[in-house]
Amino acid sequence: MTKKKEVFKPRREKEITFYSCGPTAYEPANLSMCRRFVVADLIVRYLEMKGYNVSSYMNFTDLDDNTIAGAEEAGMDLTVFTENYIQSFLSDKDTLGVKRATGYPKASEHVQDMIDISHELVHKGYAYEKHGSIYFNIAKFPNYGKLSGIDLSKIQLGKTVDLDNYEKDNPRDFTLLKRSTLSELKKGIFFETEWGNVRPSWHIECSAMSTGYLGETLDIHTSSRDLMFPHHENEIAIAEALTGKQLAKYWLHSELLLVDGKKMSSDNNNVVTLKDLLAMGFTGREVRFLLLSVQYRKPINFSIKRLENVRTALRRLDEFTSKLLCLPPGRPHPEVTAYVSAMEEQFFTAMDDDLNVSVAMAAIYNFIKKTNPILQVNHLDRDQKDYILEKLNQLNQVLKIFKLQGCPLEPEIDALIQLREKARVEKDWQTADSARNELAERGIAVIDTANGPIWKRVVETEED
RNA sequence: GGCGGCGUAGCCAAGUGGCUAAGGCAGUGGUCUGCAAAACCAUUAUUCAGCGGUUCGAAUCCGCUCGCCGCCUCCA
Repeated sequence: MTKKKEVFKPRREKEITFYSCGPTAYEPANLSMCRRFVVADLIVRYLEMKGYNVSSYMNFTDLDDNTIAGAEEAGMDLTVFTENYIQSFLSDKDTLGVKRATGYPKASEHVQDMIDISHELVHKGYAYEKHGSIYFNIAKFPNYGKLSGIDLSKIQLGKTVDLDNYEKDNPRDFTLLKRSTLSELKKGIFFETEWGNVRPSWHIECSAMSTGYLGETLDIHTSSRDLMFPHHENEIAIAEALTGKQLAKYWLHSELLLVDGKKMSSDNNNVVTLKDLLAMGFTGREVRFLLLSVQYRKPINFSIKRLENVRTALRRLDEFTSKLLCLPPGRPHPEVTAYVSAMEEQFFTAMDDDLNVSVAMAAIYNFIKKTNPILQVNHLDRDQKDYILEKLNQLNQVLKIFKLQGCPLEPEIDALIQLREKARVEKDWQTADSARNELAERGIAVIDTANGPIWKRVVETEED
């Protein structure tokens, strides 16, 4: 609320309530949306690592203008139409390594709450009915605009809305419940109330679900910057008019994902979805790392070239962990423990400072830079390797980008590697190369090092 | 018009008053190697969009200018 960094203090000792505005179920999640998924995931994972118990919710908006229009166009039943997208959001989250939230409420399942809220607001004088729709009266809520810092007297009215479609008393007011149209009535998209048949509008949905699941005041509310005004202002107005209490202690807004400097959105006709990238051969892990590697309050300019850079960066990390996992242990190194501590300290200091992932990653790269030469001359014993792996695994609980799943060789692959090594010793290059080719066909790259061969999968699988 | 954000190397990106301007990618040179791939090592900004000011000292604070972006109440 202060627009500054603050020291985070939860309301209760170890329990945190966390809410994110989720997507609307009328189109597949584009990368902008994916960034919100990943940022929310990063925050939750980091808080959990810090020992907090996080109740996290992300809503799915499955009842609004877009979903109704989308279902109409597709000639589908609304719930069937939205359920497809909801399932695809969940599968995208899995692909991106996003931990499942405590719950994913759907707007359509909380309409009664929204109607109750509207009742209460009308009763308290914060809202009024006009021609069968219910509007929030902004004049009654003097705190309006605190989050975004807007000055209501100076905004341009009707910039993005055709005000002729509404019968508001004041154009600054916003809609809570909307009178159902004839075609909605025909399809059964309406809810009976004392004001007639209505359906909820966007802003009230988040208020109803966030407070409905997490109580009157939540610790953290996240979403992206472009939703600050009007959506979050309205969400606050509704909730705070209702309860008289602060809706959320901390607001974290992630910046936009851009393409050539422009917001990725259907309006700009530059949408790239996760599935598009998967179809091009990129992995969820690569996309996750791209979305993660910039601090959440900075914009990310997306490009394929950038994804390719991420791929090579990840390859270096993989190379390091493969060596750690696959190479036989050697002599102990006196200082490697200190390197690990330095990495940990820098990592946590950076993450504590508003999730500064760039600096946190630098901690890891610095560690790799120091440890690589040691590994090169086989100067780490078994315990030290296990210790490093254990620490990397800990950091990976937050980042979810390392591959630390051991070096388990399938017997036939192991046999091929052995065969190739034997042939190499005997300088039988033909046999050695054919073994290498065969491994390549199975998606395994062999990397010769001074201490023997290591292997890794070239074609990435989505295992954890 | 109002509010907010951004501009640091070829690209990405930290740093927001004072140690040599982190780190990554790409590049270049070298090491290793049967070949290959990868890896490893070294190296890469007298300068932070421009101009002016404050200061012993500015990428960092202030003012102006330029360029780009987001939001403005039914796109999420």
